[in-house]
Amino acid sequence: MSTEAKVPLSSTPSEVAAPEGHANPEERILAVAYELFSRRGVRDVGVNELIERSGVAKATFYRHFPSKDSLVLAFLEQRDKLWTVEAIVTQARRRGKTPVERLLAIFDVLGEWFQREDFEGSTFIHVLLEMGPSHPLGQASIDYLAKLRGHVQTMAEEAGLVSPDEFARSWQILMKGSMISATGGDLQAARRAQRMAGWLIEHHTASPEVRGADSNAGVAASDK
Amino acid sequence: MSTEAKVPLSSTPSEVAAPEGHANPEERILAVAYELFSRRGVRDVGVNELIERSGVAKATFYRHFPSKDSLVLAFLEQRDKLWTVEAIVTQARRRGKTPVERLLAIFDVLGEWFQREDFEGSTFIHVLLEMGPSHPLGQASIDYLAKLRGHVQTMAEEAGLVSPDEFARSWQILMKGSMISATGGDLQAARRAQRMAGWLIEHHTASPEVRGADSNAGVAASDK
DNA sequence: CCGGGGAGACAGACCGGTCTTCCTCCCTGT
DNA sequence: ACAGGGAGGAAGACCGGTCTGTCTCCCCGG
Repeated sequence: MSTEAKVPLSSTPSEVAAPEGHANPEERILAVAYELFSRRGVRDVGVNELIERSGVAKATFYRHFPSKDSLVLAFLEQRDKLWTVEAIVTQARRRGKTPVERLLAIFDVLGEWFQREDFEGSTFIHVLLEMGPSHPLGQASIDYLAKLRGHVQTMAEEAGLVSPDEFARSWQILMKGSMISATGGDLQAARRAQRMAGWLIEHHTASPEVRGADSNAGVAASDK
Repeated sequence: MSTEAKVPLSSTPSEVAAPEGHANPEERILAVAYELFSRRGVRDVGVNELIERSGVAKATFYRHFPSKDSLVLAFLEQRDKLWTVEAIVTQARRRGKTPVERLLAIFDVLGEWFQREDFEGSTFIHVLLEMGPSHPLGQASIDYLAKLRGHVQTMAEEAGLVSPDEFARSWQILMKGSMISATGGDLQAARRAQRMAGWLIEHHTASPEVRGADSNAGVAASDK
C-alpha cells in the first residue's frame, strides 16, 4: 500500500470522500467527517449521514468515537494539522525569502484559498460561533486559534519585530476579519488585509534611529 | 384596527413571566426573540422556547409570524435598527468632533461593548456562519453587513477620504476581526483594531502637501 | 471460539408547523 | 340596552421528521 499523503486541502478528485484508500473504519469516518464538517459545519452534519457516507455500521462508529463531540475534537485536531500548519504556515514559510515576506505571504495563501469555489470559511471560527465560547468544542477552537497565533508570533520574532505578542494579536484580527469578509463575498479581502498587514509590520519594525515617536510615522518606508 | 391606546385593565389574567411593558403578543415575541437570538444564535432557540418565554399560544405565534424564518428576519431588522444604527453609528457620531474622530470612535463603542459581560458576539456574523451565505437568512445578514459598511463609507466621504469604498471594506475587516477576537476572549481587540484603523485613515487621507501620488500599498510582496 | 464489523431497529428527545378547543373581549344590529 | 357574533388569544394535542445514542442480530476471518 502506498503510504498516501493525507489529503492536504482537496485531493479527492470529485465528490465527497469515498471509502477508497482507507482500510480501517476509523480513518474512513475521519476522512468523511473532515470533508463534511469543513464544508458545512459540525452542527449541520449528523451522525447518520457520517455513517452512511463512510459505509460503516453505527455500532462501529460509536466503538471508535464514544460521542459525536469526540469525533469533532478529532476533526479539529486534524484541521489544525492539515490546514493551519501544512496549508497555511508551511506554505507561507516556503514562499517568502525574508521573514517579513514570509509573514505577508500568509495573505497570499489566504487569498488563493478565498478564490477557490469550494472555499468553506474558517473551521475554527465557524465552530466557535456555532457552539459558543463556553462549550468544550468552542474552547477547543479558541485553543487552536491561539496555536495559530503562536505560529504568527514565532514568525514575528524571526523577523525581529517588537512586541511580538501584540503584533500577533493584531495580525490575527486581520486574518479573522478577512476570512469573514471572504465568506460574505469579498474576494479581495485578503489583498486588503495584506495592505494593512504591511503597515502593521512597519510599526513593529525596530528602526535603528528615528521612529521613536509613537503614533504613525511616514508610510512610504522602503523595506521590502 | 387602528385603535391602540387601550389599557387592558383587568384583562390578560395570565401575566406570569412575560416581559413587562409589551401588551400585544407580537411585541412580546419580538422582544423575547431579540434577547434569545442575540445571546445564543438563531439555531439554538426553538419556537417552543420562544412561545413559552413570551407567554403566547403557538397559534398566536404563527398568526403573527408565518414561519420561524420570518421572525428571524424581523429580528435581524430590529438588530440593524437598535444595534448597528442606534448603538454604533449614532453613538460614534455623537462622540467625535471631527469626521475622523467620529470614525475612530466606532472602536471606542465596540470596545465598551466587548467589555460587557453580556457581550454576545456579532449577530450578523453569527447568523451568516450558522446558515451559510446561500441561505436567505445568511443573505440577509450579508445585506445588513453591507448596510453597515455603507454607514462607514458615508462617514469616510464626510471626512474627505479617498477611495471611500476601498476604505470602508478594509475598515470592516477590522471591525469583523475585532469582534471575532473579542468572542474568543481578547478584550483588547477593539484597541488593537483602532490602532490599525488609524493607519488606514492616514493612507486614505488626501494630503494637499506631500503624500499625493498614487500611494500604492508599496509594501507587499505580492500583487498577483 | 471469539471479536470486529455491517445492517438496522429502536428509544427518547426535540424540531418546525398544524389544528382543535375553549374563553374573553369588543363591535354591532335591533 | 342588550343579545349575538366575530376575532384574537391561550393551552396544548398532534404530525412527520431529525437528532444522538443504544442494542440486537448475523456474518466472517483468524
